[in-house]
Amino acid sequence: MSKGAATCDRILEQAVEMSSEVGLDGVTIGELAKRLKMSKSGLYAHFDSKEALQCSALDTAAARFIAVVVTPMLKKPRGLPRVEALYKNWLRWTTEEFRGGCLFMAAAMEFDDRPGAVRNRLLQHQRDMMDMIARAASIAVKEGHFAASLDPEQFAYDFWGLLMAYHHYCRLLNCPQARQRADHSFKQLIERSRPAQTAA
Amino acid sequence: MSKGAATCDRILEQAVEMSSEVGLDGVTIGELAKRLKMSKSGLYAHFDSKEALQCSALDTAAARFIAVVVTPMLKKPRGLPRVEALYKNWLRWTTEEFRGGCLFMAAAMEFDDRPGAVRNRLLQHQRDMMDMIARAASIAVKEGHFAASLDPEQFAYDFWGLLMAYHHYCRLLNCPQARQRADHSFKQLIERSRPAQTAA
DNA sequence: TGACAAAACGAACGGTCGTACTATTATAGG
DNA sequence: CCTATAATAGTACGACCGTTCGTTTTGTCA
Repeated sequence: MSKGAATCDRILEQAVEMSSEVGLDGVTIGELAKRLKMSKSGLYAHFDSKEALQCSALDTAAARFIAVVVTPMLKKPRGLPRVEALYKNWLRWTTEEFRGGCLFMAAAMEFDDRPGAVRNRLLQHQRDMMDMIARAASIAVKEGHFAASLDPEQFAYDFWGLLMAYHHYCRLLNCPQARQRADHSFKQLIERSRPAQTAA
Repeated sequence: MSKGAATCDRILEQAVEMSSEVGLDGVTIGELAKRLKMSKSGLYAHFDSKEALQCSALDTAAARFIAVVVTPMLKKPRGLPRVEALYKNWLRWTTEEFRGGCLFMAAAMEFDDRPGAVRNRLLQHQRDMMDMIARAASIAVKEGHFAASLDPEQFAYDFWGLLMAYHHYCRLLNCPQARQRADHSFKQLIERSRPAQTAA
């Protein structure tokens, strides 16, 4: 890898970390350069605009998400084990991977009504994530772990709500029971997704 | 009401609206003044600092939340009807009350790791909200609409997750089925909260 | 090693930020 | 109506914003 590309990666890593703390818009070129001990102009030369930097930061975060959450999950047996791995990995991602919490959730709130390249990129990543949850659920259906009547999209909706609530309870409310609340919700979600004969 | 107080209210109304679109930090004194056709300094004179303005904006939003969501709910019969009213009113609040969606959810993500007066104020409002949900659930228990074994705090957790997911599906994903997804989740939540003999 | 390209730098741009003053205008009570 | 006070405007400040440009340093390869 050329030196330029390596530097670019360093910048993006730091940009992602910083975004999780102060939001994608809160990241300023000046502060980013200061943290990386670079000049503003030297840093800026790697990108066409701040918007482009924000988009690249999203991509970098998505790649890390795949490495931390998705890939390990795919190594588990198809069906329920994967769904459970997805849940556990995602919890870790949500609260432990970055100092400032999940970048995607923050960005979703920040850009949900601000049309443009950043929102488009974010939307694509989020759709991918939702699809991934639904796919995992539908595999569990095929494996007979979940009921055939289960709506995988509805499963994804509930799953996502559970994660957002966990983020909220952990990071803003500082609730010590957040984890057990999430576990309880997840267990209930799994329970009611099971085939009738296997339930309880 | 004195003229000054009236102006202050106008400012805060606009600040809340603007916050929902661009976040509490995205609101700048200059832009706010422009929208209100005031001078920056004339506007600023009503507050001690931007931070104070942000806190007041949160209070203004909270007052409106009570007027739009809480008060109408309290007019319903105790128990399940109140919980259902809470749900319906909150859905409206989440997506229709402001152009930019729910200010509290956005602020929660924005300030969850930024200590200070704004975070503290927000935290207080959020705790109030969670308590209010739990209280509604526990009244439903007392009325026999929900099972005695129900944990009202867990109910609040699930309720809140459902709302956040709704916000996400509506505003970022633009999902046409968002409402029916939310309704489905809520129905399931109510179903599993019921006393055993009344279920199904 | 010398030449060329890539990468990082320093300085500067016009603009806007939050905030602090002073000056002006509008409002209200005697 | 006049005056005291409240409300708004004007101006300026230093800091930082994203961005551009020309220069200098660093890296690469014939």
